[in-house]
Amino acid sequence: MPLHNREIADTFIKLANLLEIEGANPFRVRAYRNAARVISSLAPRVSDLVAQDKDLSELPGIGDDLADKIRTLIKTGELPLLKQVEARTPPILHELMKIEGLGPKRVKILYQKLGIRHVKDLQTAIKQGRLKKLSGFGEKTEQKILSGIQHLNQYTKRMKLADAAPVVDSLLRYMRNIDGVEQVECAGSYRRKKETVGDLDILAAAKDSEKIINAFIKFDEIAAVITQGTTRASAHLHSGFQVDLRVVSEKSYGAALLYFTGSKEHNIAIRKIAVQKKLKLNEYGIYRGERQIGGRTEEELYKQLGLAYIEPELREDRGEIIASRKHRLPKLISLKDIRGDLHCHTHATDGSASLEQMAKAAEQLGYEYLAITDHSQHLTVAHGLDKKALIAQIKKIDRLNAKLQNLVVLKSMEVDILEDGSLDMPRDILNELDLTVCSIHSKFSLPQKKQTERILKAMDNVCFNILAHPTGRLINHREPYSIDMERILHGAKERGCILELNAQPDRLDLNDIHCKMAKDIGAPIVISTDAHSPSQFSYMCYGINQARRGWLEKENVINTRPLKDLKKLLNRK
DNA sequence: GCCGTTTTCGGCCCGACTGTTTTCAGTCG
Repeated sequence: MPLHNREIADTFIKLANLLEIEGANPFRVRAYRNAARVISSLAPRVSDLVAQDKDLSELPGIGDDLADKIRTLIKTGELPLLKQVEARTPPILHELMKIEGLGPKRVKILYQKLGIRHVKDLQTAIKQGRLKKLSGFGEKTEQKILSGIQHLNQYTKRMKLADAAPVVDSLLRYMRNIDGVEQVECAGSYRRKKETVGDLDILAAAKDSEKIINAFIKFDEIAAVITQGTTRASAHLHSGFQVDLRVVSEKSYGAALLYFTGSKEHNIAIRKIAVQKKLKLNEYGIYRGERQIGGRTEEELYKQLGLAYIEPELREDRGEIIASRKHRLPKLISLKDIRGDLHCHTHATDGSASLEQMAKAAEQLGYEYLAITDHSQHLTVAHGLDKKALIAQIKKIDRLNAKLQNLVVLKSMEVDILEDGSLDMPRDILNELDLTVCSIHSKFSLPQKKQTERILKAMDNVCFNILAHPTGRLINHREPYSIDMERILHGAKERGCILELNAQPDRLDLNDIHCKMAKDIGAPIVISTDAHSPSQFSYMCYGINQARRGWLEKENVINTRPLKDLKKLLNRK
């Protein structure tokens, strides 16, 4: 079984943690962390690159040494250096570093002085009062570690973006009502519209920062205040989120917004540019010597660095800085570009509303077209339609279309792709449809080659138009099934098939990296909500977020086209 | 360990908060 990029990255993170505990050169430690980040956000699998004999040292942050280590790890499943380190330092210690308040230095002291290896040892030591006897450890530190242990699982999981949205809304409403707040917004991965967010970074501009901090900690959603200073504070909310608030003056607001929006990698990269230009960039502004030459807005900061403005969704250090310098940034798609939805369900299968209700809701959104895509018979849990039921629905749609003024309802179906790659509905009836949306709902654990070929064979059927939720993953719930995405994308392009970006907040499938890959290969995308009720049409914005993170422009997405053009794209015969 | 429009050696982003200190180390983002 070839190693996943995630597993390679985890190995390097573990190595970095253990080396840090041993007190290794911090820049060497950073190099391993960087490598882990590069590998985990890489679209192709590193094991495939190795199999193809590609030069890994061309990857940013990977030199000859790391390239060699990666090859060894993939070929043997082991890393000799990690083995050596583990012989000196118990590997379990790297688990202790996950506790809030514990870093490499303290973990090392706990291990050397008290022999602590596990969370349990730590709890016992605290109970016996052995911890606060150590030099450098006191009452407060002990309490912080105890609460860190309690929160170990509670606050470590990243939350879905859609779950954060209402929390952020109420937080921002509260902040805007505080007297003296001039500007406020949520920065961090929330502003970058990442599919999941860790904590919420709130940034405010005000003259008297302390007054704002004091008002903030009275917010009634706050469960516990973690830290409180004169310009920043952080707290746990009852909803499970951690909030970090930072208050700056207006002349620093843009610089602080840039800094707190991140990503960390993007920040490091642009600060390097500042250094090259003999400037200093921090969260207060950009400086030539002692003199501040910008910082009020993000736009002026990018300009000072010789860069075009970079949208938050692109700030991941995945090529946006070079594109910005060359004025080749994409003109990202936006919600208003969307003309229709090509995936939704009615109560004929597992939806909760009628055909008419769904059509009416789509019409109210100003859509030109809506495809009704109820499930096929193989998906019995959703009461999939058989041939007879589909014919009845087709007739019903014809009657409805005769009455509709501004919307065209397209006849379609979400057809199961069976294990052998055939479609769960005979050709003669599929020919009656305007389009088909095809998807996998069974046999998730086939080996990668088989799963890939299953999909490619299904695409050989000229009735196949759209591959829905291409990897089947459910965020925080189910891993994607194993497919060769590059092969699928090339296969789709060659055959005139389209890949869906499913906008359900727990799917967002394709992910951002795959969207960019599709764009680079030239495979078309459709953004669909898979709505099971009229209100779920509003999920389109989450699909748009993901598309923007994947560098997609209006031209890359087929449901930005007028119906006439769309129909041409859907006709493979 | 990586990297180069000053450099193949000598740098590597930068600052706030906390606790336990007598001036700063550790942690975090």
